[in-house]
Amino acid sequence: MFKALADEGRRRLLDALRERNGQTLQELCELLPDLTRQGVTKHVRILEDANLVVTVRRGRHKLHYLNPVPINDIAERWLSNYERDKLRALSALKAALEEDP
Amino acid sequence: MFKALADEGRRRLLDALRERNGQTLQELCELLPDLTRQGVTKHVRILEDANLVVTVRRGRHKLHYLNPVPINDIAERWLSNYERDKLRALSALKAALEEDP
DNA sequence: TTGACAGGCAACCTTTTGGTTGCCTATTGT
DNA sequence: ACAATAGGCAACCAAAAGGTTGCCTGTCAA
Repeated sequence: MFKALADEGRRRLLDALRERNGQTLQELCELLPDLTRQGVTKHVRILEDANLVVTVRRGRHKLHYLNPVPINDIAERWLSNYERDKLRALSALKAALEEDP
Repeated sequence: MFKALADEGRRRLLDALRERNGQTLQELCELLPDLTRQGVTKHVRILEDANLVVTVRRGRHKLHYLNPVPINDIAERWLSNYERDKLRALSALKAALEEDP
């Protein structure tokens, strides 16, 4: 899941879906103009595998929807741990940097 | 920065530093017993480049400190965007999944 | 009904990543 | 003083990521 987010292009796709949900593959391709359609497909596939986007085939179109659940889980479960210890870590860091060499 | 977080080993290192700040490279090596020292060094290097850990050479030891600032920035600036639109995205997703095929 | 459009699948290539081995430097304890 | 400890640096190698091209299938519209 972090791996899925670790690419600027994929983050762009997510941002676009956040702005307008349910876009087709063609539309997503316009966001990444340097890539071929198949290249975009691969990125989309990674986002699907990470369960960050959910797709629906509607006729000859494939619609892409943002799934906000896992990204929110990460934010709550993982990042909040760091938030919790932020002050302690900061003071230790400060002390180490200021300590007499 | 997401790239730096996109590896289980590196997350383990961060977790360990969150638990006890200021560990040496040797100590970090014990956390990743399958890797050689140089392997661990490379991971540490990536965390340093992402500004997630700060190191101090003290004598012949290299002490590693967690820098909680950037990870917190990410949480606030990036993830909160998704949190903000969570309900809207969820309802669109739900509607798309339930729509008549 | 047939041509154009939206997309899927597989093979292939190149670059990056993740790891190793080998050797070098600096600090410390005895 | 010197051996052991802590770490750095560079070359090298295998595996994975990121792309591409080529071709195939299904759907819609004229």
